[in-house]
Amino acid sequence: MSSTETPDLKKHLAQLLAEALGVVAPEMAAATIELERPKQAQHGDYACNLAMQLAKPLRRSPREIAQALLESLPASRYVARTQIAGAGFINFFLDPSVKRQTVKRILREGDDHGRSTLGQGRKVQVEFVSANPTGPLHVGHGRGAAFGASLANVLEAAGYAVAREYYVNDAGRQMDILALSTWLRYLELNGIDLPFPPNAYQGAYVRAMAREIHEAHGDRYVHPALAVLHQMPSAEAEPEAHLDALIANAKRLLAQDYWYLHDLVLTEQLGDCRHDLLEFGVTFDAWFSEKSLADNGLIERALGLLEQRGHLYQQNGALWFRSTRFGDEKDRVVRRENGAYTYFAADIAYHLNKYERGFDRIINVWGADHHGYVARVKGALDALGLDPDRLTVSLVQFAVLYRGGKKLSMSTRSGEFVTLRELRREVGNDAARFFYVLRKSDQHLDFDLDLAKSQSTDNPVYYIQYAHARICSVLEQWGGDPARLPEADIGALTGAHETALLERLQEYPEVTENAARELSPHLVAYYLKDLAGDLHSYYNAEHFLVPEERLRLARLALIRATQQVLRNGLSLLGVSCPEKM
RNA sequence: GCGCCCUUAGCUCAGUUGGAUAGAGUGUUGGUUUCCGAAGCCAAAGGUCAGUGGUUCGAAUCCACUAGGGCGCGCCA
Repeated sequence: MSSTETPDLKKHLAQLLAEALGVVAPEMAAATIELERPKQAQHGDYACNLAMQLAKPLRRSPREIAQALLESLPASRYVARTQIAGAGFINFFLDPSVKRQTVKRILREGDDHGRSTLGQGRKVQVEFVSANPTGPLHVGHGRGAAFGASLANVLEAAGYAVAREYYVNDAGRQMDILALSTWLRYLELNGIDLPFPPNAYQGAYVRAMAREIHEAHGDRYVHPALAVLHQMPSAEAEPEAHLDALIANAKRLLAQDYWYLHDLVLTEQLGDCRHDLLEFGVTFDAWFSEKSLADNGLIERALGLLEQRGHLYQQNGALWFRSTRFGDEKDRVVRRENGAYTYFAADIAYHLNKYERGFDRIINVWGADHHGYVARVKGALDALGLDPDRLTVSLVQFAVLYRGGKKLSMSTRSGEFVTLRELRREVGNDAARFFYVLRKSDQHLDFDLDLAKSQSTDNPVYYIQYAHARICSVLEQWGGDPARLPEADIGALTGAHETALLERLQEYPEVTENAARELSPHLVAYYLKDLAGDLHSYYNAEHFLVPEERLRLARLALIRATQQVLRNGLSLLGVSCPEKM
């Protein structure tokens, strides 16, 4: 092992303990040895609770066992000293040189620092956003986008082969409603006097699409009001039936032209959505069409498999999946009385397809309102003979916007929603990306617009970016060649702030691994806040550009390493790191 | 009514596999700049981890119940 190379210290210490255990209590060799980082510095760099775990089976006191273990512990050049503390903890204090090696390691690994082999190249698919292309993305979708994108980055850094996918709901009633809404606005532009249903899409973007069609095609798609309203259920008494009748009339009157309009509004909205996400730094490897499932016979095939296995039955003219057999609350319809497949049927086919594409792991990022749906999808996988545990559904709670301390209310249909684009324009992409992942995904998010756009100490994004910019500024004033820094003699870094910063830097690979393991990118965000705090404290306590060259280079190497970790972490979250602010 | 999620400092929230004296930001109060970016730093104050019981060497963390909040429960998507 070369002098600049430090082993995985957790594994190293666990190995030492395992050897000691073999001497002290060979019969307990199977015990799992856990090492943790104590919260307090006085408890050392790593602590082990092995002695307390063994107390009961060995019928000896924990401290006595700890003493025996330490007496049999092999010597290691990485361990400065050990102690027994509290109820029987074994605390390890590392040799200071170990911590200093992290600087060299970070500088050597550069942008790759923090990557791990946890995933071992396994294929994982992350499906996220998947919003209906029936209008602009709103701030709720934004959270799914920011979370999913950061999660995918974190998994990739942890050594998974990640595929990012967007499921496009391009079939079904919502698309029909959008096509109808656009057509009705188009008819208005042509002077046809019709009431616009309150449960159709109200947004200005619908009028905009109607205007485009009007300009391009004049009155080509005009039909008289009487024909459009032919045999209409009351809009007041039966609003949904009214809408469905309008759709049926549109399809009948427009014939092939209906599908032209349908595809036009779909393409328009999907393109808008894709562009919006691209500007937000969120990209996908695949856009999977729901419609393609039906077109390629995948739904029939999936249902055929369920049928073969005896999990389907007919009742009241509909086809049912016996999901209660697989832990669901009730059986679910997969093909309606009118012969149409349900959304659920498409989703069974979609998930079968995901499994057949060979992903070792599948992660769905869904809005929390879909949580009732998890059991039936897993049930369907089970019924198909697939392992439901390969699928993880990550539920993302809603985001509520606050401006001036006041909650903003939103509703998609009425058109009173704040779009993701508006949010990005107001607070900027960086603040939006960061604020979205600053909460655990299963927590409600209060998104404070005033805070997100404030360029002040209150704003954690600026706090972190400021730390990065400060480092850039110092390095620029130094004016030396950064390539020299990995060779710096960092033995001079012995101050309290330096030790704290070194320990923080050492944590980073564990943070990214944890974030991947727990599917929790917010851990990275919190880590970066802490790291930036350590840097600011150090900055205010010490001067970096000191006359003595050895100390100066050591300190510059340390902040250069800090800069690198800030950059790597922010990059996982899709946040930029400006050199000047 | 049933199911899932949540409840931690005045406010917004972290808290890893159960681990030692429960942390951060904000707000409040006080201090800090002849010196690399004060968008910063230092300090003080602030807690029945919703409640009760259990599991054990040890519980904010696991289990049960209670209270409060959110979401879901359609031949919608």
